[in-house]
Amino acid sequence: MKKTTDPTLESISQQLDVSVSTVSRVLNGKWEKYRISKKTAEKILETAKQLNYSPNQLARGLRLSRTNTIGLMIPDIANPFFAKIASYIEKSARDSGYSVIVSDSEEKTSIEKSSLQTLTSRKIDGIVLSPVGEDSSHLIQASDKNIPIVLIDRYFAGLKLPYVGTDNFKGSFEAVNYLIENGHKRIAFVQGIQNTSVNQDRVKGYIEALKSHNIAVDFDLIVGDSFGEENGYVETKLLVNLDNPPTAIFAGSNLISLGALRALDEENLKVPQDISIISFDEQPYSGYLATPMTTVSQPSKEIASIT
Amino acid sequence: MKKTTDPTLESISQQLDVSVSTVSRVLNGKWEKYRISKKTAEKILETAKQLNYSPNQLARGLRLSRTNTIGLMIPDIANPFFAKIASYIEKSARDSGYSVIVSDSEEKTSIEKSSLQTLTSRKIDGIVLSPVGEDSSHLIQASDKNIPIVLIDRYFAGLKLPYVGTDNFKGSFEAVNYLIENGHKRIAFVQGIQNTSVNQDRVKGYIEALKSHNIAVDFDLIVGDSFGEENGYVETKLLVNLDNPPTAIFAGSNLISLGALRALDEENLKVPQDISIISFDEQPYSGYLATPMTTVSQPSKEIASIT
DNA sequence: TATAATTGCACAAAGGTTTTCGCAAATAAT
DNA sequence: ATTATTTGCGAAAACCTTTGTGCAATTATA
Repeated sequence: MKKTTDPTLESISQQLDVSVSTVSRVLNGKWEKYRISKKTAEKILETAKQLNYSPNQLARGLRLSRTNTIGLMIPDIANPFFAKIASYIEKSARDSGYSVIVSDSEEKTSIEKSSLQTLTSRKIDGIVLSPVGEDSSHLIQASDKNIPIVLIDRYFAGLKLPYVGTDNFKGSFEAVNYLIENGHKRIAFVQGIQNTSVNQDRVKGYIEALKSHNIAVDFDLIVGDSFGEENGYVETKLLVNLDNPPTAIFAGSNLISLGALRALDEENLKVPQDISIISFDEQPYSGYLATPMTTVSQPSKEIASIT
Repeated sequence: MKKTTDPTLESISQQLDVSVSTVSRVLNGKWEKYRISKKTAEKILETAKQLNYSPNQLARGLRLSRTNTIGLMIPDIANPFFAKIASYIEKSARDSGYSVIVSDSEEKTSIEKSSLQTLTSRKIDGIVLSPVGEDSSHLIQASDKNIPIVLIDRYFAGLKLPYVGTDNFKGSFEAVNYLIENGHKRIAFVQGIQNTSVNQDRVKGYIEALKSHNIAVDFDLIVGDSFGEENGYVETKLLVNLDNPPTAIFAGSNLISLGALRALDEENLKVPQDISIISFDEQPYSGYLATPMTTVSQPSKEIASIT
């Protein structure tokens, strides 16, 4: 086993008989500012390259109180929508010299809280998160500690934190409008997690669209409580078996729509002959789905480019 | 703006008039070993909780040369297969008190190399990666520095690093076997990136299956060079327009198969009436696809639980 | 009562950086 | 030949932890 201790400023300084400070300054490109001679500078640069030196980021972060690291907290990495967002964020972070610590909150506030703790104790420079619940006390606390937080996809009504996401109200409004203009009057909305801003805005858009066409809102047609596939499946099953079933279904997310499709298939209902369906979120593989489906797409690329 | 400097061992020690070392020992549960009195210990624990103390992980890591952080390098976070893997890895890491720094290598060795640099300079405790190219020198170098590396999904023939993944040879062999037993003789293989172990093993499995049935291998039917959708599309287009087109297509990945489906649809070829298709990788939404498709699924959950 | 053992904690070093301040030597000005 | 400038760099503190060692005060033993 090779006794490979990786090189430090000191090893370089000893090898060249200069001081650690000098090495540091040269390696940080500040040799002009501190009047290090070109000769010394070159010596240092050379042996640094030769030893393959790379600064210990822990020590650096400790001294600088800046780690070039951001935290990314999302409710579900495996969800294509968030995976795509993660991908964009990681890339733009990397391009700016930042690393990304990801944390999946699994839609649980408890995990979100504890992960926030670990992130702050790791002295990250900022956080990008899509919050899960209705409790935002921990976010306020972190924000008070001067940790920049930017909300993504979901936000809190009362909280003045920078937010980036789609206009869910508008998207929803237009989707439902579309259905109405195609003759639908009984439109169900299978919603996601109820206490998320995303969902609330979508519900509002749904209701507003109905109202603007003077269609009475039937609250029995607003169902569901999760962005997952299972929710779409279960609620659709229930909906189509109502005495007075809807003629169209508005799915509150891509996964919900997939569940809905599965249910419709089982019930032998054809889209769009027997029932219509429209979905929020861009459908990752919409082109390949058995059922043609209109979607409200979210510009995840733009959402993610906040650097 | 509140002057909120977050609490350190020293702030606690000053507030209670004890030494920093004592505070540290108590907070690390070593007060018995160092004979700190129960009374002092309780005082310390209490004010620590009250101040919401949480240790600076940079300083801790520096002192301990252990960061409770692992690096995860994958070729494409947005790819459902890797997203799922990332999700599992993050979860099991979190459950064991580890954080995960992710890095998307975009199938480029150059990015893989530089990201490896940043990871090691951040003093991560280990790396999980799915290598992209054929160059493994940087991995050897890192391994020599005593950084544990575990390969996932892809590996290097000559490298003795722990590896976890599916038996691609076997999966491929069985898939092709299945097609042959269903009467196919001209079977095309749309492969992924050629210099990945994954792909090479799958090609071998394909060839071996043909040979075992005494079917001559037509190398014109082994096409493609990427795991992406576009590759599946383009190559399928070319394949079906051959003078002597294949009767079945074996897609080397989930995305490839999607591309193939798109091409077949455009060409007005029905599956399975006009042509058969089978695919590697579990299809994220296979249940919802227009075209029923057999797949060779990979146990990504098991693959990921290596902690 | 004098010595031995135990209890309870404090000092200081180490880990690798960055940066303020300052000092010696070389060169320029008078 | 002094004094003033400039050049080139070094010492040391600070960032916050963890831990080996040591030392005083208390209690036990003889």
